[in-house]
Amino acid sequence: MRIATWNVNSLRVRLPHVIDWLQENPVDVLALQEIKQQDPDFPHQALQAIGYHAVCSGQKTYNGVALLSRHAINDVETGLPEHDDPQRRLIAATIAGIRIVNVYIPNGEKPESDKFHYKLDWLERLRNYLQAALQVYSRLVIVGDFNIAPDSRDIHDPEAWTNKILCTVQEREALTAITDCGLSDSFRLCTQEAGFYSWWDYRAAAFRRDRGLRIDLILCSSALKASCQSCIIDKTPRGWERPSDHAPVIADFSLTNNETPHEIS
DNA sequence: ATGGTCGTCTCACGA
Repeated sequence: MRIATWNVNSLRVRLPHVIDWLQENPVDVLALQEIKQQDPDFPHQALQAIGYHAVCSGQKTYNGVALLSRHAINDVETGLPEHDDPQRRLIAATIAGIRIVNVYIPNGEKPESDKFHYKLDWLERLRNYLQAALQVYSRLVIVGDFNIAPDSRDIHDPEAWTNKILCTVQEREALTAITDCGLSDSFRLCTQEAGFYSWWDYRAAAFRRDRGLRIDLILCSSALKASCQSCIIDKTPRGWERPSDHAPVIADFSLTNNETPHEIS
């Protein structure tokens, strides 16, 4: 069971990249963030043509999330509970017996801003939501653009980024509060090496100079920890023409034969 | 120190 996440920064612009990438990497599930389009415009037909069902929670111009799957998608949920928020940042569903939560966590702009408080509030609500969800679903994965670099190994220049947005103590504490619910960073289950990034700023030739951050994560519940076979970042599409500023991240969870789902026809 | 580049109902803002 391969589960991937990719902030595409406009699905309208990036649909050809998504299709090309899925044909090279036919993952079971692909979670998208920043699709930046309304639900009636979602390209269901083009994705169905390459074997993917989809559910989405979109809006015009900003945010927007979707789940693409080769298997049936059940019990879809959008948004955080008791949070009256027009920003479309969460979609969850059960696929092949795994609860998959796809999030586009707020960026936060800078630590002094109102957006930073919104981010921390959102993270606190997310922690409460996950705590409850883990009581219901022992096999749970939360994926997406977390807009937080977990530690200095995930930053090209940790000194320069000290206390900068995506790297503040408050954001990391909020992420730790989430992982303390019993969720493990799949990437760190597989390697302790520094210098792997999933996002590079469009400016200042950051990708060419590999000046990036690892902010796109796949966290898995303790019931799935032992089955995590690999977690890799595919930098390939970041080098394509007119790319997203993020690269896809893929985690592979081995399932026993009787748990392996059938592909849709 | 600033800005650099993308995407968006585009000359402003969010990332």
